[in-house]
Amino acid sequence: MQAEHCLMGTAERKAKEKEELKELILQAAQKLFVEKGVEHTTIRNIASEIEYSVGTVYVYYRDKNEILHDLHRRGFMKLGASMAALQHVSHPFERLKATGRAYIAFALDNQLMYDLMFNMKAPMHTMRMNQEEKWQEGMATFGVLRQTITDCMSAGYFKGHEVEALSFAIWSAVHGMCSLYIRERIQGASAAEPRQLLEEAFESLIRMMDVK
Amino acid sequence: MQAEHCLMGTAERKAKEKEELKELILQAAQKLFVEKGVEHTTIRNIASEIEYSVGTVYVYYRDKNEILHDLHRRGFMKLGASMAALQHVSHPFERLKATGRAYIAFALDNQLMYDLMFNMKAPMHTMRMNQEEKWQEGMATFGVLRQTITDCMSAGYFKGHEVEALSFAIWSAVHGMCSLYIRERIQGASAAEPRQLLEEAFESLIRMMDVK
DNA sequence: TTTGAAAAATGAACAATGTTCAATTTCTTT
DNA sequence: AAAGAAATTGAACATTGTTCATTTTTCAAA
Repeated sequence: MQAEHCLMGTAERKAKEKEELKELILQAAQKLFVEKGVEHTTIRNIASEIEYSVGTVYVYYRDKNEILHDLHRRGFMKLGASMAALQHVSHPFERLKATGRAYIAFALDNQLMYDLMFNMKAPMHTMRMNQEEKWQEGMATFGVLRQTITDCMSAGYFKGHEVEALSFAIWSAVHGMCSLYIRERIQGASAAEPRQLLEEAFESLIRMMDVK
Repeated sequence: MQAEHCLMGTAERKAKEKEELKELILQAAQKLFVEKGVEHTTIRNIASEIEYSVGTVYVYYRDKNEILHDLHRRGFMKLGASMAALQHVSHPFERLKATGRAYIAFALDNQLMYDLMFNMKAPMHTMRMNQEEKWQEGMATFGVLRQTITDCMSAGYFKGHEVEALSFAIWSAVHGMCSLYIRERIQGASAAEPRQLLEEAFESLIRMMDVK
């Protein structure tokens, strides 16, 4: 069916080109999502941004949700990398604090991405289609936090707590701050600037946790 | 210009009928939003649910966002009432715990409403149009929490904390749990059932706070 | 170099949606 | 009963996500 010589070479190149175009679509989508929001970005926008036709986008992504899902996946890789970089901090409680700060920094520097990862329903729904287990991309990140907290408990912190529940509680607290900030639910809650209130709230959280 | 006798009577009736129809639209919208989600509910759906035409809906609500905004407002009234009912609990820390449980109960019993109140961008945007101050509907609720926490501090709790930041931190923690639960970000995080993990996390939070 | 089939790209066409508004119906007052 | 006001209608428009028959491009084989 297929000739032998130099075929594999072109096939590879083709595959790489396909990947590059897919990447191009993703970059354009992310840019437009940030600029005008997910809802107000049309497939036609994305297509004309990369100077291809509408149909081409549908060749590489089944629908708009699949683009969201791909961005979602990348978000978790980025957050995961950012947290993995802190594993060298040996004192567990210091590592916990650093992890929290890194998490907040990620959320605030990539607000739309964070929104996509934790506040949007769409990506979770498209994942059902694939596998029950696919969300574990995100849960690996939770595993890192749980390990750090386990280490803290070994060092005498969090006496009387249960790891699983405590980890979720702490994750919730930090996520809650970021989420309320990003979704603009802090305006008017205090005289302070939203950003500063967030920082101070994180300090408060640390103070609550820091009892041996 | 207007006759005097029995005119006010009909005018009042007319006004009441208008209110009733507006109420009808809102009820239908809420029902359909819960059944099929906000995105997948069309104005035509709402119209045919109440057996009126599309145009009529637009007479009472400028656009879909205004319907969302109205539900948003009602949500805060309901949550506010639920929290106000606990002001009789005299011991401040007990009141704080009860407030948290009431908050969680509200979020889980009215998941779509909660979503609307804290996770959706749309209602916040339409509010900008009206007044800078309108979001205070929601902030009154925060005020109740802050007062309870102030009382806790007077009773010796939360030593060394700053009220504003601490209140926001605690709100964040509880909101985070509810938000992650509703947005289905707990699946697979633990062997436990999501609902049970949420309860246990709340217990963990209380344990962290309960140091005099 | 030519060729022809496979791969990629196209964009017109479709269905569904939010929204508008001139026309119609219903109600109220005189 | 009739005129005027208010409420209701639903056809029509613009925009969207999505599909698919058609066209263009690519490239191994002759």
